[in-house]
Amino acid sequence: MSEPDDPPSRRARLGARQISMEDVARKAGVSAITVSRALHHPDRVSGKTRAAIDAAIAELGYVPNLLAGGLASATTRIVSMIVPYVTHGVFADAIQGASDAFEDAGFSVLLGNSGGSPQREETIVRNLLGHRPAGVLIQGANHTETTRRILQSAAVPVVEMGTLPPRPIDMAVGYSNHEAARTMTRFIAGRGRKRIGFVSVPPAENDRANERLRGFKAALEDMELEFHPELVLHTNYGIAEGRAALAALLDRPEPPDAVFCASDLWAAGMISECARRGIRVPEDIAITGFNDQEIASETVPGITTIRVPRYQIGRVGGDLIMRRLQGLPADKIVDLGFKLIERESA
Amino acid sequence: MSEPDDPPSRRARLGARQISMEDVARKAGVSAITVSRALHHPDRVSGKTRAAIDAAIAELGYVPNLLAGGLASATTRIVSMIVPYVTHGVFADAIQGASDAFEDAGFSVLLGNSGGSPQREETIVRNLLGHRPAGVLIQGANHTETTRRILQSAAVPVVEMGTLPPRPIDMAVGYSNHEAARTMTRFIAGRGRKRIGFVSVPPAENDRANERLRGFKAALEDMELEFHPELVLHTNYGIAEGRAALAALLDRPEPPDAVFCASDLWAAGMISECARRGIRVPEDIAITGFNDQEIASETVPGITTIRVPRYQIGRVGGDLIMRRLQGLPADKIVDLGFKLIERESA
DNA sequence: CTGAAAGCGCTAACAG
DNA sequence: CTGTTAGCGCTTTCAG
Repeated sequence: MSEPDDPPSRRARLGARQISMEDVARKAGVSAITVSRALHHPDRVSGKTRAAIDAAIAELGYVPNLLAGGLASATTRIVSMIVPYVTHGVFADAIQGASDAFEDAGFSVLLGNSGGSPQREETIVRNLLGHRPAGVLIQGANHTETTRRILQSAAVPVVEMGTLPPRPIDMAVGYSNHEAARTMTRFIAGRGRKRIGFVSVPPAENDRANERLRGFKAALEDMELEFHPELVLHTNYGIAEGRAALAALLDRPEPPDAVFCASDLWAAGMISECARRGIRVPEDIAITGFNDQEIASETVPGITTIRVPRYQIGRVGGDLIMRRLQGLPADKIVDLGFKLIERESA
Repeated sequence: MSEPDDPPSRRARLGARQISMEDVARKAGVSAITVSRALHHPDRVSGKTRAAIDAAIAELGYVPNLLAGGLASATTRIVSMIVPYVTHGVFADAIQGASDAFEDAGFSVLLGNSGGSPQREETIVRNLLGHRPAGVLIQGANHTETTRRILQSAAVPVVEMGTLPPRPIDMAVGYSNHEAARTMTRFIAGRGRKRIGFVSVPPAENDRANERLRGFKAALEDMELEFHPELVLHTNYGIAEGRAALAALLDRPEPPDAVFCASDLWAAGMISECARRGIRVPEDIAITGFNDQEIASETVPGITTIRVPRYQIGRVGGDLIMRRLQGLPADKIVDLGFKLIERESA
């Protein structure tokens, strides 16, 4: 039993020191370890002491210090999740999915925003790993070599989301962007279109965009159509950007008769721009999207697009991590597939 | 210097024990505390030792254990953020804003999803506080008394977002939902509409929805219009739900000549349903939204709505916390305002 | 500019 | 079912 007046050094700094397990133990008339057990293995403690401990906890307003617990046990209930942007519907859904997967087990999501840059991603991964997460969920497979290395040596389950990498760091859940783009492009070509444009983000920074572009090209080859580099456009996400992209494509000496947008937002902007210009969709120009976001069914005409399992990617990713933490078998790669949704725009 | 063969107890469990500051120190030929200083106050260490330490860190792939650091220093670089749903554009923007505010300081967001339930929120807050965040961002002001109490006794900066509570836990950033709804309703009434409907989520669980309903009623009084309880509808978020809500309102013995939707999503669904039924907007019925989400400018007609500072709420909220942590003065309540955006739907 | 000692709050490993 | 002892990896305090 420590004297009430032992070295005042530290406690002074925080004013009143935080309420500790020790305080609860004292009040309940037991030792600290019994409190710990009551919290984690209630069945290994007698009903009477458990009641006393619960009362003491409530009375003192005790909140367990998870930093101390994590340090002592070398495990936390934190999972780090790294996405390019929170504001893209696609990633928000995945976050929600992961969040739901962790809910019952009381795990929390520690969020990181890479802004789409592998370099920033590396910094973020390093920082987040410092919190010793029990697992890592990370968007895409386009990482620096260093990121791969530190993720591997972290020795925790890692899930790459939204893609099916040939060489996953650990596990992966997603769909084939290559095949999805290929499927869509073949669909467009099947409608008799010859000059197909393509709009996406700069592929250098985004493996999924890259895959889609490759799938697009593969389909052109399949269908014996020519690839026109001048009909490929890279821009930022957004409806307004879609409008501008369409304007730019129409300014080409030979404009396209179809445009494959690697995101519904651009397609929506293009449809709106066509309405403004009196261009008929799909008669004059076919326009397709990607992701099947809510807006895709709301434009007139509705957007023909690829539906991807946005929520499920996070949900299954989270489940994979939980399974591994429980020592259950977990697939290395889960292909959740995609689906072409035919509406009126193509 | 500890012997290489001291008690194998613990280290065995993790196979190879994680790389510690001690390891770095040994390799660099200094003591652990010097490594700590090199990391946090590089200028208090000679250039030569700093270089040696940096080299050792790189070579070993050392990742500081933030749990240990946090425990020892009683401070972390974590801020907890609790929102109802990640997938609502409004909250996703706020998360992005907060994330951006913390970026330079290297703080991370620890996310919590309340699903809109104050009870779940309490559980989540308790759990997140266990990680000893340096601050807390929480959506709304509709908390249980226990939530308020534990948040207060946590003795960290707390920001309630999206509303201007009369009795904030600590700080708040947002706008007046009451005034925003009142403004919109007066605008509608000013267009000569008499029977105005109102669509929102169940107000019991959502203080902001409650405020909007009160503002709606206040405006009706201002304009000497009657309040028709049968024209008030509560439903879930979503475009499809908006369609259904319109259908329900049109089935009333005396249908409304205008509907104020407390979210753009419903308004979009209603506009789409009107198009389907051949009802003219705004001639036959006026429809207004709330939030000014991207979709509001894309429907035909465009949605007259209230623009709220979604991103800024998170950004300013984050800034408030950072200021407090740096001992700088920070406002208790920041009113970011709102703006009526007039488009064609009313 | 550098170091030694002590301790943050908790849990693993033995006891009993 | 409960307790004792030791230590997780780091930072604070106090010394030099």
